[in-house]
Amino acid sequence: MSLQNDLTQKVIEAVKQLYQVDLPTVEFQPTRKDFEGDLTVVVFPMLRYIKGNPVQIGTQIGEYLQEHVEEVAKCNVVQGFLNIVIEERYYLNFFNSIKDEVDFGYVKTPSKGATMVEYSSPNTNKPLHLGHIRNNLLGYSVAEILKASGKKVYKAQIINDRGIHICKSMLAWQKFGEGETPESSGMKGDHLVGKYYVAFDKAYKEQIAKLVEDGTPKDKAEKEAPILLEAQEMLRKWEAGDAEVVSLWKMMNGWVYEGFDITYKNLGVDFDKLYYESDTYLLGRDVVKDGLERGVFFKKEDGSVWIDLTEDGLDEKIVLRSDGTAVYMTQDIGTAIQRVTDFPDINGMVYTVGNEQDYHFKVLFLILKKLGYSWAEKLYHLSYGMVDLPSGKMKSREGTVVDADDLIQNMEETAEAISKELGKLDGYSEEEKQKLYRTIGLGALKYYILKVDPKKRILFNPEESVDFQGNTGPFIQYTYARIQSILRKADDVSTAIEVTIQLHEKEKELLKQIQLFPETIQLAAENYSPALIANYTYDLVKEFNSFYQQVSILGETDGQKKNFRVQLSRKVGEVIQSAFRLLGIEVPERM
RNA sequence: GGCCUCGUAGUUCAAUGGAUAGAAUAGAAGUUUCCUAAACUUUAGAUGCAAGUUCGAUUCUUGCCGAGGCUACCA
Repeated sequence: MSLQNDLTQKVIEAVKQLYQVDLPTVEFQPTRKDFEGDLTVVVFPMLRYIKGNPVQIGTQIGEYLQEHVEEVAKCNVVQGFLNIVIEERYYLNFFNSIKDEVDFGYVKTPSKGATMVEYSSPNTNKPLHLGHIRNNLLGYSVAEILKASGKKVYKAQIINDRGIHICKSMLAWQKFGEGETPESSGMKGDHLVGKYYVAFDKAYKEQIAKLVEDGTPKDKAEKEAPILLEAQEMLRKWEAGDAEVVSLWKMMNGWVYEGFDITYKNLGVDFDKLYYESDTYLLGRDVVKDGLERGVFFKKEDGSVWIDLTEDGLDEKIVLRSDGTAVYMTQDIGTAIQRVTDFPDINGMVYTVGNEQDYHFKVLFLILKKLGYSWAEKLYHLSYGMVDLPSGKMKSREGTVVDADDLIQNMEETAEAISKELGKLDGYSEEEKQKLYRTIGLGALKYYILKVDPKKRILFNPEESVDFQGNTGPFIQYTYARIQSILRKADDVSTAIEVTIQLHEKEKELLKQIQLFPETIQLAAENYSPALIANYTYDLVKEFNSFYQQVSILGETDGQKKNFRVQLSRKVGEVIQSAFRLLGIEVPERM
């Protein structure tokens, strides 16, 4: 269907005719800008099948293509590269076929089965920070990309709402809080709870210091500090269902959820399904027992249950403690199975979790495979690098974190300052302006994070603000706003474009770039990589700005050409919007 | 120690084994009586080191150097 597929067939045909050889594949790449041509066939790989001079072979294939393929205008050969010039008519026909398509590039008929994308997965003892922002943006964006590539997607979040960490906040609040609430303090709920998490740590450290001073060894002091023992006691009470502890737990978690909701709303992310660890932490034990009977696991003398993964190059891994209680792995096994029970059409899952857990997920996926679940083949750990500060790792307990809410607000303020300086917003109401600052500020932040390959770690320097110029979100948003400005002034009539008009070099480049959008979405989906979408959009926009600078759109006197340029601009705008939607970034009408 | 990631211009990022390694930013120099100058144009600057495989290596293999992570009957 696509030209490239068509040409592949023709090249194979040509080689068969010319050399009586069957070629398995043909390698194409876009022609480099320094050479004449649109598509390039790499001749070198063919030398394995055809003996001879690459230049000569390329020339002969080129001649064959010119004769037998309508769209091929001419060819030239440089070294082992056969550059093909495509007829302009082809590009204009292509444009006519897609120019009025809504959501061009998205696959609209979902394939069978669904993918669950898990992301965010916060602990409920502290507010979200920059690391969570990366997680949220990646997870949300990958979910949107998968949808656009034709998959049904469930977005899920597992909330780590139980455990020693939340007991620490609860205990500190009980001891030092004096009944403080989000209402009484005016603090966002998650920040308030986080404050007591820090307070716990402070008290804990003081107690350790005191114990050490009195002659207790440090490691012993760390285990025996009274406040830690109290927190552990509180966890035991929680597990036993102690009414008082449970109601405190509910109240404080409630505060945190209210806070999270605001942050999620500001970030523009959402979920189809929430899982709470307090509901799922007991899952998995039955599966382990069953697996034990089937010989997938084995029992050690002390009664603990393990799996031997040494044949797969990994270690032995515990899946059930000697007292029969679950470990993290047990829970994750159970939760995975629970999800498929909840959504039977799931045939794949994506876990958005930092790369520090690479090993854990490798083991988890392997165990699920060994247990024989068909969907275990299609599990993917969307592993991303940490966000580090110049001073090192962020640590909530020590307060060296870039808080998510602060950062978002900061970005908005920067956007506001720049906008005011440029002063282009006459006629906008204060409300419209505020909305715009948010769009731009978040656009800068989201693009900054998503354009980077997920697996690389990001070094974030809070001293140097995120850029608003160059390869940035606002740069792309600006281009979109400019296009909208043109469209407001033009009478865009969506008539068919004459395929005989002469294309400007920049127009042809733009058409080529637009044509790449559908395959870019597929590629991004296959690689779980929003960065590919970001880079694609940047290339498109850069090309458009160059076009905008060199070619007059509204000033064009030839009506046919003007009509084409207006419609081309509109389409570029639509692709920008579609691409940015996949990144969770909004586009403004003006800026 | 073992295992896993990552090392590309001063800085932040690109490059299905392909042509002269692309951008942005910071630096230098230009473009506004004309559709939004958050733009455009020009300029200088980089593959950690050493072997190997290949017609061809930033990409694959091995070793070394450097950064980070995992290696809990914690989650």
